[in-house]
Amino acid sequence: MPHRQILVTAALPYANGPIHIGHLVEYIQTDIWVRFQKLRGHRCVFICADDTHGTAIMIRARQEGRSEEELIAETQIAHERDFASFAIEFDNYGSTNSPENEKLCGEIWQSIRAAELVKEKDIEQLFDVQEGTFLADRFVRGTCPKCKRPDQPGDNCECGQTYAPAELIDPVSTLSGTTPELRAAKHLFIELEQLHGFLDEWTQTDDHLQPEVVNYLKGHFLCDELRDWDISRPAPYFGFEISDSPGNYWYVWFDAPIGYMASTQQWCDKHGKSFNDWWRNDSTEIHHFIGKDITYFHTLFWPGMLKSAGFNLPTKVHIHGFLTVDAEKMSKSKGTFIKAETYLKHLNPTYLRYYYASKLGARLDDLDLNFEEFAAKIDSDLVGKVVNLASRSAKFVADTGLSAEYPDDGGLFEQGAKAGEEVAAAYEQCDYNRAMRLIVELADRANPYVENAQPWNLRKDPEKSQELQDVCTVALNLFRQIIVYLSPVLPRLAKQTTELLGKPIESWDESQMPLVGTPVAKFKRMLDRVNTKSIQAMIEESKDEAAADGPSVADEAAAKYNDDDEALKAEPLAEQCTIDDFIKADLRVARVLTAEDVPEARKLLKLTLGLGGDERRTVFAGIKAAYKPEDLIGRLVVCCANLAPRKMKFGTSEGMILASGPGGEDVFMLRVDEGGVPGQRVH
RNA sequence: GGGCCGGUAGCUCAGUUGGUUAGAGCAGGGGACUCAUAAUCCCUUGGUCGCGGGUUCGAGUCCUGCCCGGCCUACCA
Repeated sequence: MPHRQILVTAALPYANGPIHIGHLVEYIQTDIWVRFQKLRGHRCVFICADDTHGTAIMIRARQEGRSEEELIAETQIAHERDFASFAIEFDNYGSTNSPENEKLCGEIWQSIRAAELVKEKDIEQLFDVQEGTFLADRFVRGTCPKCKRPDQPGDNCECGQTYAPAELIDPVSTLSGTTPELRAAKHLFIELEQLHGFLDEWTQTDDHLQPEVVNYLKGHFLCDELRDWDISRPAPYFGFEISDSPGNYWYVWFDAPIGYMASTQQWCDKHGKSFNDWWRNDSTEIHHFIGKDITYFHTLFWPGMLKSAGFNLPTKVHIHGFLTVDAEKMSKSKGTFIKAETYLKHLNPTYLRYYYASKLGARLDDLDLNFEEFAAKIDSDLVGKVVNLASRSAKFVADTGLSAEYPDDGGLFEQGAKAGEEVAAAYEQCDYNRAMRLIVELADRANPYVENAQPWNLRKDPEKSQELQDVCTVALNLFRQIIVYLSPVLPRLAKQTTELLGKPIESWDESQMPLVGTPVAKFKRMLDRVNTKSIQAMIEESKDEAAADGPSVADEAAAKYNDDDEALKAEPLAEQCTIDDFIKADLRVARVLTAEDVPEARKLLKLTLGLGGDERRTVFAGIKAAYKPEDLIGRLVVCCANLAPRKMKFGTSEGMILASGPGGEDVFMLRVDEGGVPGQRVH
């Protein structure tokens, strides 16, 4: 097998929040690929870092009254801790806020300047005077210039209109609540269009990208002139100041991918390796793993930057979809927005690694986490089939160890060894679900072998002790072969297997030669079945966490519905009442039996309400302008049934129908949800 | 509205360049075993391959129209 040199990156997590199970799809996917490559004997380095710059970090640090450096240092510790807990093993984990990164940014910047790709333009942007900062779109809200809806986000309105924040009527800064003013500032742009030819070629050839991505780029960007890329932000901005443009900072998306290189640089310095051997070497492969949300930065800008600066271009950008839980977006209120930290309190990380592997393919489809399936897969595949092989045979050979020669197993081990290439190909293509299927098939063949050989009967007969040892030697070797194949996914299980059988699993070739004549340790339980109560507890805890952040969930919803306080102002809240006060009013569900216009009245309709049985009320309701009598007949309403009768000009009214609104045409009667019946009291 | 991907057993999915009677795992049903974490093994029920046309000796597979779902995107390919 030719020896490959492979540099692998996973996207840099933003230092503005904790790692959650959505992030983990990517890091687990990448970690598996890296472990696989290393196991195959390739020289492979796994690089990552925290992405630390930008307005969001600056604002948050300000709100928390501390420095950005303090915030990102704290976040990075948490990130690295979470990754380690899931056995995600980086060769180097850096930070974009590092001297290495600043230096590389400068070098690449100079190359881009030298290639005459940079131009300056004045940009008018809203400026928060109180906070002293320009406002990104998402930090401005105001009235939509088109439909006049108030309190809309800075770039688009729920009416579908898109616009620039400066076009908003009555814009307000979400940072300070003050009205921002329009100010011009110099921005630096990269003229990506100059690289159009190169990008056409690079994106469409050599399998650098998945076919869907190729189509996407062709259809959305490359079919047209490429827009200039605004890569600077005026001060104040948490980032690196542009050396030849004082007062301006590189936009976070300029320095973030360069963070891959900076982190590589750190690794090289630590291990006495040459940076150019990794980033300026045609025989080095560079593989980026990213989510589909950042496709365009990694497939257009980033190759463009690398090309201009004369570095290696990515060999492949592997793009994956998002995580859904029970086919829905992760939701804080439903408890499916699960932080890595929360998961770890309840469930074994091995489960998640296996589950994701069993679901991941080479496409960018979203991956759905279904906890029923999750438990079924772990229990059935891993515990019932794979681990079972060891747990049912190891103790019979704890005293004797494995047989000195590998016995006849009917070709099972050899078959498994041959399947290795197919498994490897699946891993290589990131087709992990196929790899898992192939591996579990091996376990499906191994268990019947044990079944037929009946070691539990053999042990009863002292004369069959050799046969017993042979059977267990086969079972444990088949088990170990499976674990070798699974080891990129389940490193902990591989380690436990090493402890059981003594020989470390450090190479794919371990799957090709059976182990013989070695001691077998006392079997220790390797993996428990999934406790479904723990899943429930985890979801409950995630809900509680979301509730503790309370405002954020409610605020999110409130922002979406954007209800104003006009009605509340028109009728301020009444003074507090007791439950005794409340139950004095007997509110009932009623059916409208008759409804007729009262011609002489300006506002009234005359209704007969049925409370069930013979119980009726005649009610005059001031809803003429809002409802037609014929539309009311038969529908359920809510009325106050014990209101003292009142004589009116046209008869006696024996109750009131409950409705909201200021009156006139704006009257909105209360409706009873499906299932309610006349006569029921409203509590 | 446009683009991309998908629709195969109750669920998750395989089905190679068109080629016998469409497969697997899980779940369901029946039985066996007792070494193993109520694990395992054997047998078994179950499908108009989204729908309609077409090409072909032959279509789950190719072409076409439609329906449904997901993602992306939005008066723009």
